[in-house]
Amino acid sequence: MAATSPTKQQLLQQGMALLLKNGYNYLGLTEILESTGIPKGSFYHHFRNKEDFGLQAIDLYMTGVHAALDACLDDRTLPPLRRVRRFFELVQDSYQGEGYLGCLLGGLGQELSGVSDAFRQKVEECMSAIAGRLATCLDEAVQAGDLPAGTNPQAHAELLVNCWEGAALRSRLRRDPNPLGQMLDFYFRQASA
Amino acid sequence: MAATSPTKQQLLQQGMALLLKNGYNYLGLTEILESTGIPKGSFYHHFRNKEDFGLQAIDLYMTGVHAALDACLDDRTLPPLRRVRRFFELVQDSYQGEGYLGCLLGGLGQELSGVSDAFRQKVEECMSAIAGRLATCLDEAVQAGDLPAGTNPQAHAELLVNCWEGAALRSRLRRDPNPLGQMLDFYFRQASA
DNA sequence: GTTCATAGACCGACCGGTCTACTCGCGGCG
DNA sequence: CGCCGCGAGTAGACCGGTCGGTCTATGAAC
Repeated sequence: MAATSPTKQQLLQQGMALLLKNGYNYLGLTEILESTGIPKGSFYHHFRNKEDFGLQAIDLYMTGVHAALDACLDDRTLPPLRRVRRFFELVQDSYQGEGYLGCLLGGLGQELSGVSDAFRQKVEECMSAIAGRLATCLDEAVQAGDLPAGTNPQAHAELLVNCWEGAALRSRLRRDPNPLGQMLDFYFRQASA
Repeated sequence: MAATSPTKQQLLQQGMALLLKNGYNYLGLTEILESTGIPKGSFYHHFRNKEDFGLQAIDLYMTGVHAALDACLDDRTLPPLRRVRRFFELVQDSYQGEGYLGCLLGGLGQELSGVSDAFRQKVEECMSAIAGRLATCLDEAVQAGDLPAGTNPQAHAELLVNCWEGAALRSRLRRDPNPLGQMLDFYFRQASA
């Protein structure tokens, strides 16, 4: 996993961005190659095929997500519920930087889950992992009394992730962040009541 | 609009199902043609090109959605808030019949909104139309006192649609209806409180 | 010299789209 | 009534271009 060659890293970095904008099937290898100036031989030296490449691009995407989770959920200066919200707000900021193209997991999940079990399972695992980490923080929020006593943290975490993906899609369609903010407002107003 | 030829209708019907499963770019004309037994000449007689076909498949999808909206939102035997929920439950049933492949709007919206403005606008308009119809029903719910007095019906309707799309994606990934049901449970429990 | 990586020509398959030929049903008309 | 003309629709061969993927040759590092 560690110490990847710079060529491979560059392919994945660029590929991640192109996959987000163009989707998987629309994106051709030639576009990746031309935009990086890397020849085809190098590509197939580092990746078994296009699918392998796509799956590894998701891995790279997830390292960023986990970094954001680390930054927020471990921040002891904030109450647990605020940490969760802060994570989503951080992600929202990153969406802005990309022109509101939404979430790579949602994009590839929608496009490919009917056609490729590998991608379907991968995306599901990633979303499940995110929800899992949020759930432990929501559990702390229940302990702290910031969420009602009977709350199921795991279920709420899944709910948050799922609704977030929907809001991200709408924000992609409108090229506008409002759906994201309104979804967060609704959940955190209701949850704390 | 009325009295479409049966050939065209068959192409759209089959195309709608194939688009839901395979996505737009993965789906080739040949697959549509072979699965219907209709030759290419007929296809290009009825449609300008593949994009035109896809957009008209969305139109067909929307006639079904509007029919479900008609059936639920005009049902005076139910209180307005229950009508809205019933609509989503009806849609959920139809997802089950297709093997939980989710919503065509969400699928095509995610896949194509970075690449085709025509599809992006089309999907956005469709979602907006659905939310609009739900909003008037939610407004009745406010009037009836089933939603808090200060509630913004339009905002809630958009929220519902967006979160629904997210839950539909997750249900597609998991091939399982739970995300849909849990999302509805959360909204309607919170909203009525 | 061996290994990892770069380099890009090359391949068959398939893509969306065009083109021509043919069939069929119907209205007009002597 | 028979015949014709014509447009709508059917049929599929064919096209250039691009796709993902392979192959061989070369370059750089140790």
